[in-house]
Order: sequence, then C-alpha cells, then structure tokens
Amino acid sequence: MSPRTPKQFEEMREGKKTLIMDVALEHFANDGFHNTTINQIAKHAGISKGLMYNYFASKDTLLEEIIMRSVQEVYSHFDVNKDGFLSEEEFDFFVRRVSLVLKEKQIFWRLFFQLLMQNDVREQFLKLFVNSGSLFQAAIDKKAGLFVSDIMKTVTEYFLRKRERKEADYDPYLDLNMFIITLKGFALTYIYMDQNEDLYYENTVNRIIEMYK
Amino acid sequence: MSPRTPKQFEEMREGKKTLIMDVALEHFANDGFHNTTINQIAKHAGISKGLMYNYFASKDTLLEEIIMRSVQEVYSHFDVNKDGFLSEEEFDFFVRRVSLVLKEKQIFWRLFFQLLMQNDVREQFLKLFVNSGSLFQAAIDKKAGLFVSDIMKTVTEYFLRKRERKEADYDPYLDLNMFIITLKGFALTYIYMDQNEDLYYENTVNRIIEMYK
Amino acid sequence: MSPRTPKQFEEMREGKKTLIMDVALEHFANDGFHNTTINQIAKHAGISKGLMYNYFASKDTLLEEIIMRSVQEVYSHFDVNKDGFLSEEEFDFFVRRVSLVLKEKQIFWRLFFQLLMQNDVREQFLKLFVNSGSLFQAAIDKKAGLFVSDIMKTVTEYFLRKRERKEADYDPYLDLNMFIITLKGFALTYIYMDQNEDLYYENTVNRIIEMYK
Amino acid sequence: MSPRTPKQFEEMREGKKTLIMDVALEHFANDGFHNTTINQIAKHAGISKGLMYNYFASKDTLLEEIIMRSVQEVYSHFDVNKDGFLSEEEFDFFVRRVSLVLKEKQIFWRLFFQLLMQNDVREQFLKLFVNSGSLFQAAIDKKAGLFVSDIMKTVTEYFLRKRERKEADYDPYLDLNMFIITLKGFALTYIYMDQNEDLYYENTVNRIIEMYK
DNA sequence: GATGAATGAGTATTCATTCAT
DNA sequence: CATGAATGAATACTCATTCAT
Repeated sequence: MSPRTPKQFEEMREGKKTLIMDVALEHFANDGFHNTTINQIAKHAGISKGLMYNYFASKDTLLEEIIMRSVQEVYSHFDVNKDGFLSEEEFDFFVRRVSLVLKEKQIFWRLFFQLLMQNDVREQFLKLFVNSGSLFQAAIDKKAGLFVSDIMKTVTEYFLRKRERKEADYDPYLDLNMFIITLKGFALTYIYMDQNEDLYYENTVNRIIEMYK
Repeated sequence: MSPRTPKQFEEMREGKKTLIMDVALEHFANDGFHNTTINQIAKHAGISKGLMYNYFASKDTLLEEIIMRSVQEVYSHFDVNKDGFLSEEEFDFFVRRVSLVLKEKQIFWRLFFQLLMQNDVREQFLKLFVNSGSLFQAAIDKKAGLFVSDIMKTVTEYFLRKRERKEADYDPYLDLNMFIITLKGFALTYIYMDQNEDLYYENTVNRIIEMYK
Repeated sequence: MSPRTPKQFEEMREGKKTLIMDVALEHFANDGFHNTTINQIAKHAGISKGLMYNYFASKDTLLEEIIMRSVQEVYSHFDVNKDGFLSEEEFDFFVRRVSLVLKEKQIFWRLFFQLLMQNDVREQFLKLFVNSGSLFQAAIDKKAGLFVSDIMKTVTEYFLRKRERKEADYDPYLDLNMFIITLKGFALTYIYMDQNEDLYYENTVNRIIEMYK
Repeated sequence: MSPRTPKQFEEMREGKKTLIMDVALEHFANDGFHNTTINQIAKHAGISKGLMYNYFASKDTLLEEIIMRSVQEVYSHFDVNKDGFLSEEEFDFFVRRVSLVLKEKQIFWRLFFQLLMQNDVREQFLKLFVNSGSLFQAAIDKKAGLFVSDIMKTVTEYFLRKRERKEADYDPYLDLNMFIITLKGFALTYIYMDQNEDLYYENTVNRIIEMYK
C-alpha cells in the first residue's frame, strides 16, 4: 500500500535492465543484430516493447550497453596495469585466463566477433587503439582502448624478452604473430563449442602455453 | 548489326550474372547481408532492380549462388579425390594452397566467416557433414559437403600417419586440433589484412608448415 | 504536525492543479499541444505522471480546463452584460482592455490562436455561437459562447450607432470588419512580441482607438 | 510493351509528386502537421505508404518541399527586385496582389500561419532575415530570405517617402506598423473565409489601400 | 530484356494511460 | 496522496518483391 521507495524502484530497474540485456545478448549473438527484432527480445524477456524503451533509448544503445558491460567485466579479469611485466609463470596464467574468459562469456564473444566482421564497426574498434572512436566511444574508449593496447604491450614485451632464452634466429615478432593467430583460432573454435564436447579444451590450452611459453 | 547467336546471348547473360554476383559479394562481405539493399547492388552494378530478379529469384538465392560459385572455385583448387593420400610434400603444398585461396578470395571468406557466425546458417553447414541441409542445400551439398569431409578425412589421415614419425606420447588428434585452430586464426587474421601490409604472411605460412609437417 | 483541515487539503489540491495548468499552458503554447508530452509537463511541474491523472482525466481534459480557466479570466475583464451599451469613452476603454488582456495572458493567446487554426477545434468554437459544441463543450459553451456573442453584439451596436456621427456613405459593417481585422492583426503581432521590444505598443493602441472611435 | 522512356518516368514522377504535395498540404493546413498521418495522406492520394517515401525522404522533407514550392510561387508574383521602388500606384497594385495571393493559395497560408506559431519553426524563419537557418535552409534561404527582406525594405521605403506627403507629426514607422498589422489581420481573416461568403473582401481591400496609400 | 514505379508486410520508436505498491 | 514501471495502440519509415510498359 505504501508507495515504493526510490531504492525499490532502482532495484526493479536494475533487475529489468539486466534481464533485457541478457536476453538481447543471446539473440544478438546467436541470430545477429539485424536479424533480431525488438519484438523478439521483448517477448523472450516477458515484457512489452514499450518497456524496452524505458530502459534503452534505442536498439543501438542497447547493443552499446551490452558491449560496455561485457568489456568492463573482461577488463576486471586482467589486472593489466599492475606492473606491465609478464613473467613465464604469469604468461601461463594469462593464457588460462583468456581461455576461462572465453568460456564464461562465450555468448558475448560470439557477438563481439560478429561485430568485428562488419567493416564499419571494426573500424570503430581499430580506432580505439589510436584515439577515440564514435559509435561506442562514450562507452569503451577509456576502458577497452587502454585495455587492449595495454595487454598488447605487455604481451609484446614478453615475447621480446623471450629472445634472450632462445637461439639466434629467433624472431620474437613472428612468434608473437603466431601466438595471436593461435589465440584467435582458439577463440573462434571454442566460442561455438558446446560446453560438453570440449574434450580437447584443457589439452589445447596446455599445448598453447607449452608452445609459446 | 548481325543478329546475336544464342551463344552470344548466353555469354551476355553470364557476364551480367557474374557482374551482379561480384558486386553483391563485395557488399555482403563488407557491410553484411542485411545491411545491403537490392537497390545498392543494382545501382552499383549499373542495372535496374527489376533486372536483378531476372537473374536471381530472390536476395537469398543471390547469396546462395555466390556461395555455391565460390565453394566450387575453392573446390577446384583441391584435387582431393585423387587418392585421398597426403604425403609430407603434399601437406606443404596443401597449406600453401589454403593461404593462396584465402588471399585470392579474401572477400568471399569475409562473407563466409560472417555467415558461419549466424546460428541458423552455421547449422546448415554443419549438417552438410551428415546429410543434406536446406538453406543452401540445392547449391552445395553435393559439392561442399563431400569437399569438406573429404579434405577433413585426408588431413586427419595425414596426422594419424604422423604418429609413426613421432614419439610415444604424440596425440594426433590434439595435433590436428591445433592445426585446425591455427588455420582458422590464420584465416581470420588475413582476410581482414590489407594486401600491402602482410609483411609476415610468407613467414607465417612457412612457420605453420614447419610446425605441423 | 497538526492534521490538515479539509480546507487546507483543498487549497493544496488547487495549488497543484494551478501549477500543472500553468506549466502545461506554457508548453502547449510554445511547442504545440501534440509536441508536448505528459512527461515533460510532469517533470517540469515537479510531480509524477501518475499524479497528473489524479487531477486531470486526460491530456485533452487538461487542455480543456486550461482554456476554460483562461476564458473565464478574460470574461471577468469584460463586464459585458452590464448594459450591452458601449459609449465612445467605453469603446476607448474596451480597446485598451483588449490590449491589456493580450499582454497579460500572452501565452494563453498563443495557444488559443494555434487551436483556432486547427479545423476541428475551430469548428467547435464556431458552433458555440449557435448552440453547444462537444470538445470543450462542458467547459465553455455557457461562458465563451455567450461571452463572444455578447461582445460581438455590443461592438456591432457601437458601430451601428456610429453611423449617426458619420457622413452619408459610411458603412458600419465595413468599419466593423476593418476594426476586427485590425484587432486580429494586433493580437497576432503582440502575442509573439518580446515584452521589452514593444516600442510601438502604446502608440499602436492609441492609433487603433483613434481610427475606430 | 516497349519499356517506358526516361521522359515518361519523369512525367509520372512529377505528377505523383504534385498529387502527394497537394493532398498533404490540404491535410497539414486543415488538421495540423502532427495531426496528419502519412497513412491519411497516402490513402487520400490513393497510393501506398511506401510510394510516399519513394518521392519524399521523410514527412519533414515533404513539408519542406511544400513550403519551398509555395514560397517560390508566391515569389514569382512579386517582381521585387525590379527597382525596389514603390510608387503610389504600385502600392495599390501591391496590396491587391497580396490579397490575390492570399485567395489563390489560401490553404498554403493556413499551413504557413500555423507553422509560424510553433516556436521552433518561427525561429527558423526569423533567422532567414539575418542569415541562413537550418530546417528549411536549403529550400528557402536563397528565395524566401531575400524575398521577405526585399519586400520589407521596399515597403518601408514607401512609407518613409510618404512622410513628404503628410503633416508634421506623421510617424512613418507607426504607419508601417499599422499597415503590417492590418495585412496580418486581413490574412488571418480571409484564409479561413469560405470563398463564397467573402462579401466584404473587395471593399476591405479598397479600404486598406485607401488608408495606407 | 529492361526499367523503375508501386506495393505491403515488417520494424523501430513514441506516448497517453493504467496500476501495483 | 504519490510514484514510476508497465502496457499497447499508433506512427514513421524500410525494403524485398512485383508488374505494367
């Protein structure tokens, strides 16, 4: 009878927002952004179309917020700025983290890879390495831009240091290149893998670590 | 002013079809299938919308024919059924072929990867390994289905034979898995690489061959 | 903490209603009825959307009440029914009253003119001269209908009496027509005039009186 | 059987565009821009909604083109730049032109007055006197801006010259102000007048000329 | 064959209004 | 009284597809 408190309202909102974003992510990732209609999302989330727009200004905004949220979650897994130095042991840890993050946010990565394959979106992301973009700018340039470039720097330095441990003709950049390619292929493979059939998952991770340690 | 022969007509038709498919592929691959309108394709190809439908029954059909054509072209590069046996030397050749095909049909592969990321489409493709699918069924089950499974079989056998050359704990399936992952990552990297900046392209191919020979 | 008396409650209620109507009038007049959302009004008035509907049954009702209120206020400035007779001196007073009312309720008149330009609404108003309308019926037929027709009658009679003071070819109806036209133009001009730049305001009023006295 | 020539297509397009604009103008003017739906226009014009968008990029664009067209038509009636000088005889002619244009494009002026009553639109128009606006900018700044300011200048000069013919206390600006007010009121009156009941139309025009000649 | 006008089903978005708390 | 989450009908706009010429 008594009216809801602001806090109650806030909780309701937060819950619904999360629900909508989860449902939308699933559709976007599995069917594609354009193939997904607001109607589907609303129906699947058990709400009305109108309510969607109470929480998100547009379909685009919804996508942006989903990406922002996920990027931040990923970000939190990589304490990159600690010292920027990757020991051999930490490299092991790093690769395992990557594989874990892929597994845990599998669906998001499906969306992410899809987006990267659209020219216009990919260009926005590539710009993040240099300065600020525009599409997702407000959301992630601060986070993702630094995030990605920091990781890249740290990993690059790891491979450069590896040179000391290796024979004369060792090319750290080629090695780094191969490592990145392998991670990409690993990602691409496992984000579409049924969680139950990943028999080789552990072995593959171990193998990658062994190869590029 | 001599009247055209039926053959000339046929060639004109083929030329137009090819033109439309080339233009459409470019748009589909770069902007996405849904983001591309028939109008854009027609305009870019310098024909009318109506004429498009003279050559292709629908937008979907157009996509299917593009895929079919490209799959067949790729197929022609791999004379798989010769004997189904891959010598060490042929493996070298096989990997180079893959990298060449990626380079030459870069744009198609962009489209292909995009499509594979849409659940419904991917499932159609996966079914090709088992029986016939439906979306692109008429187009590729005969060709692509066999194609992919033949190649897979041949490559798998190559890795199984490798066991004889290796130490006791060698797991050919893990090796095969790594090889496929690496090829995927390689593909994903180079289909978006500007042809001029592929400094490591050759070296990377050599490295892959060396690793999985 | 003494409990509020019913009268206090009633005053609060009235205060809120007035506040809402003031805010709404401002928006309706400046942005248009359709361009104004209930949300804007509620936000601007510092209340919730729900509360709006506690005071007004609908957006239309809100508009009607605003008009009703303003018409009554205007009505109160013209003690028309006194005797229905306009002396020369009273004519002077009448025109000044009109200009004053325009100035004081500038915003309302903006809305009023806008509404009159919509066919359906205008027709409602025109019907008021004859019998009862429907849109604002409950609100104004009793007041405005009589009001306008009374004033018209009184003014018309003023011009008819003027004939006695004028030359032979004087047409009181043409004069009346010109007078009404001039008042309309005056109104239209000054309801959009910044109160600070109305340099000619006084002079114009004097001129109108002089011309039609 | 033979395909339509580009000229035929052009004629079809022109015809439909005109039809749509005529129908839309009627609705916009009588019911208001926001009260009119694209559906109504399409239905009334006997075409599909989709076709509307083949000719006009948006509802806003449609409005803009209607205004542009009408402004240009009006413009063609006032050969303003001839010499910028208005003799007494030409003043007579000018007022009659105004009344004629009001009569002929009655519906357009209803729309025009309505638009001027919306703050945002009015501001766009007012800017035209100074430099370029944005809403209808591309369409009319070149035409209407010059148009209106040219006419204003010419008329102003006419009143300034009138001083010579008048007594000492004659204030040309007050006179000009009254003239403009009168024209506005005249316009406002006659754009809603049924063409058959304009008994005083001619007399009123004569009276205005006589008063401000 | 060739054109582009025409259609209509589908999609994102808005907003007055309701209602549980 | 008061709140704002929730609804759904309405609206502008898109685009694959058809068809008269």
